[in-house]
Amino acid sequence: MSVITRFAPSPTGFLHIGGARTALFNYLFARRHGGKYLLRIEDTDHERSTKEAIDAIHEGLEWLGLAGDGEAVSQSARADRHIEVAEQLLQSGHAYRCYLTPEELTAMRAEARQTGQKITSPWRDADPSNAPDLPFTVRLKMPLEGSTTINDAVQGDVTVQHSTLDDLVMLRGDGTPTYMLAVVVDDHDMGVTHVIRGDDHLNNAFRQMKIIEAMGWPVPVYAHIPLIHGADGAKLSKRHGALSATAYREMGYLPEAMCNYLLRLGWSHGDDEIITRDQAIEWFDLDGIGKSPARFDTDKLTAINSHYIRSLSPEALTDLILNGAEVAPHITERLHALAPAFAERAQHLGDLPAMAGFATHDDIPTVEADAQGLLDDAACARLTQFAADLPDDNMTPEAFKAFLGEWLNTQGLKMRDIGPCLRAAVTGMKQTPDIILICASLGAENIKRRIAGNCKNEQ
RNA sequence: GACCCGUUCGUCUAGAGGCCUAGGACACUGGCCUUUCACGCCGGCAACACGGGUUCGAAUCCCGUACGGGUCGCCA
Repeated sequence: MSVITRFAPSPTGFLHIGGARTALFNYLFARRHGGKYLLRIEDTDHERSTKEAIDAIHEGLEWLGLAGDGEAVSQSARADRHIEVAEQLLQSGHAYRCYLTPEELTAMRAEARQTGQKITSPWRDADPSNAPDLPFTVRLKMPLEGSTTINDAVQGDVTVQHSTLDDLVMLRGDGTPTYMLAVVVDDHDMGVTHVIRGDDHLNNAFRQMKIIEAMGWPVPVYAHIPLIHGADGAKLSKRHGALSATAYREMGYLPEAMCNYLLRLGWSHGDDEIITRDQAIEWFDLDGIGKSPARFDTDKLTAINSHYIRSLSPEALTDLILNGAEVAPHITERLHALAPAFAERAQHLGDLPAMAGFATHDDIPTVEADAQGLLDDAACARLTQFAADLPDDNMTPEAFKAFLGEWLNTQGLKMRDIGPCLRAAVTGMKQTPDIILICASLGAENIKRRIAGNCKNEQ
């Protein structure tokens, strides 16, 4: 039997972190077993489902490389099939029409809460011929006695007494199917073998199983994964980490970093931390999923992100620095040489253009406020002398280093006497990668002009 | 309130009765490297929720307590 998993978000908002991780687990599990990973949009709630949300979910999944196999299924388009199943259950006596009004229900619920009992519809065993000419819901008859045990792949054996299960509504008063019915029918029709979803669905699983049993369908393997909490331990809300997946793209996170982080949140493979997509596919299993909820930690995400930024090629880094800007070939070449040094210092993609700005042109950079103090009269005098002594030929970093060492010697100076001010004059910044590497990639003419330009006022 | 689940360093976790004086990663922190920042390297801080069992032996098994979370919709 080949594995089929699915990710089934409801389009009532963007793709959030928890959903992204659920999608990732489903994707990984399917790939691991050479199966299929399907996408289904659970839009049975017409009131709250929006086209914007559907687009946002697709966008988020695509960014993370978690688009489903084939076209996404729209649950609302399958309403007829859901109703058909409900009718069938009605006919086989597994379901009944319930004429309880919302008001009656509210009252019953309040009372049930008091007594600790579940609510029971009087229509469950009523004679259908007494039925009023009123809108009705179709409810499934839950067994009254006994219990059901789910052997959850993550949570283990979980048992619930039937006496606590109420008769779930499958068809609403307006005849439309509910989520509870739709999931079961769609999962069955799509051939889903493994249901990997959030822990908040564990209780639903018992109810859903009764529909499955009533239809005589095979029960899928359930894996209810623990929820992700915010940094304060409370349920993830928009207040803390529950931003959209794409919001993290905007903040400068790489999708690889996001997936790696999400994978390790609740799942582990020994002490491995940095795990590529291919390794994840090879290693992922349900046993590795922890049972307790995990907190979202931005610091760790950022640490992983900086790791992935460092692993980017000089070409890719250069593109990120340039951000679409057109530059002369010699600038591109310069950036290729400097890119790894910048990457080593970046935590977010946005850091790249900010710190490499001075290298993207041949103009004289403006000296930033915190670097101005480095260019006092004495420093400028030294720099001017240095510029005068610097040969016009361009040098490799090694050659530049050798020249600088010699020059320092003849001047009776130390590296610390020239390094910081040279950096300030040439880059306009106080902190940059190795100034020798930068000077070599800039070239003599550039260095001289920048020194002259930035030391002129102080002289 | 009822039902279900969970509980190892601040955080993510390793750990499936002796390999644990509990390991790794992030964060924090001392140092080295060094022209700055960063990387890297060496070191430090820091946890088995609590109480009972079972056992020669428990972080690992059982029971209870506490705390945390989830669910109880004609939402998904």
